[in-house]
Amino acid sequence: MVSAEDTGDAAAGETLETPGRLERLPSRLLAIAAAEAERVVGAGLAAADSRKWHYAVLASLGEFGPASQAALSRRTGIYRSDMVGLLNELAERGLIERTPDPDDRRRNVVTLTELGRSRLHDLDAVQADLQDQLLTPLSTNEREQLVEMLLRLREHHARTSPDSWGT
Amino acid sequence: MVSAEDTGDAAAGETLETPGRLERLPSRLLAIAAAEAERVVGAGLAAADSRKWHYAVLASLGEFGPASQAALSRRTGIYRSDMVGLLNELAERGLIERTPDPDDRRRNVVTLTELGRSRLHDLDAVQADLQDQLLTPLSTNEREQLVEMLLRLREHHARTSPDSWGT
DNA sequence: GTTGAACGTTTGAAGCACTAACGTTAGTGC
DNA sequence: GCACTAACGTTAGTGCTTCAAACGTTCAAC
Repeated sequence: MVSAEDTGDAAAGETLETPGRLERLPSRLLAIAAAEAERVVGAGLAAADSRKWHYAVLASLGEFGPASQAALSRRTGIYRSDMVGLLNELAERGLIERTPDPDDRRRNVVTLTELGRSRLHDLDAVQADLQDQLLTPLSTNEREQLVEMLLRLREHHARTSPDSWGT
Repeated sequence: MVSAEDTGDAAAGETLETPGRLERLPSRLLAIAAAEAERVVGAGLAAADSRKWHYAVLASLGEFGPASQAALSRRTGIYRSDMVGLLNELAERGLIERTPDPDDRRRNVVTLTELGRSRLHDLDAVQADLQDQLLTPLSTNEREQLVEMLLRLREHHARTSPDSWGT
């Protein structure tokens, strides 16, 4: 992630313009916007000793209650292989607890601790701030339009194929 | 990239809903949309034996004429380390030519071949089709609005910080 | 002329999505 | 009851992409 100005060593004296074909290419703009979002949100959450996946898991637990790791995987879109390490991080911070499920000994029941719940609350505020920061140049109306359109894209492509995620 | 349905082994019988907090989170929706775009465009270009960076470089050459590798880097946002391999791929396919610059022996002048030019033309059609495919659920008007908003986001964040790219 | 910077290139680190396989445990059909 | 299939958590590892560091070479400025 580097500005167009310093991808090479430094600009000599050229125009430095991006080709017209790329300038307004939706897929490219989406990639750029997503990268910006990643940067803004990633940095903001890191400053709060958190990551987007932390928020996703905490939110899932906060809204649906205790769940198995596999259920968390499905709801958040995080691979169950990666969920292991993620939950370790959250457990280290005392935000969740893993206990074996007595009803199904294959499973762990993941529970939000009190600290985790208050942390989620804090992160809600952080997130709101970051999203606001990200969308600064858009009016309230436009933000809604944007979200609406993106939801429609998501829904459309969900039929024909898979997705990845990102907070 | 996997649908929510099969992130784990398979869904048991749970609700499978994503938390409300994540559902409409702009940064998340952008990441999802960008991933979809990547998938659609990536697959489409791959079917045409191409990649998004190929298109970016060819477009840059087509619009601004022959250029050094560094200039291409700056214009496309591709790191000059990665440009080397990229240009190798394009040269293998006979789409570009690298010749030492007589005026500056540090540089290579990268030129579009005739084949490259016609290939660019073909890819224009492919891209148009892919973008259309990507934005299917949006009206013409909405597509313009979306692009406009994304451009504004790009412009805004370009001031405060860097970017990555993507076709 | 010496110094600083841009050039193309190689190498490799870091993070990410993703796959494969494992031992364990549960449900399902028979 | 018992085989069979499948989900569970976990470990290990692959492949891709972005990005950083360093190299010898060539140029420009002073």
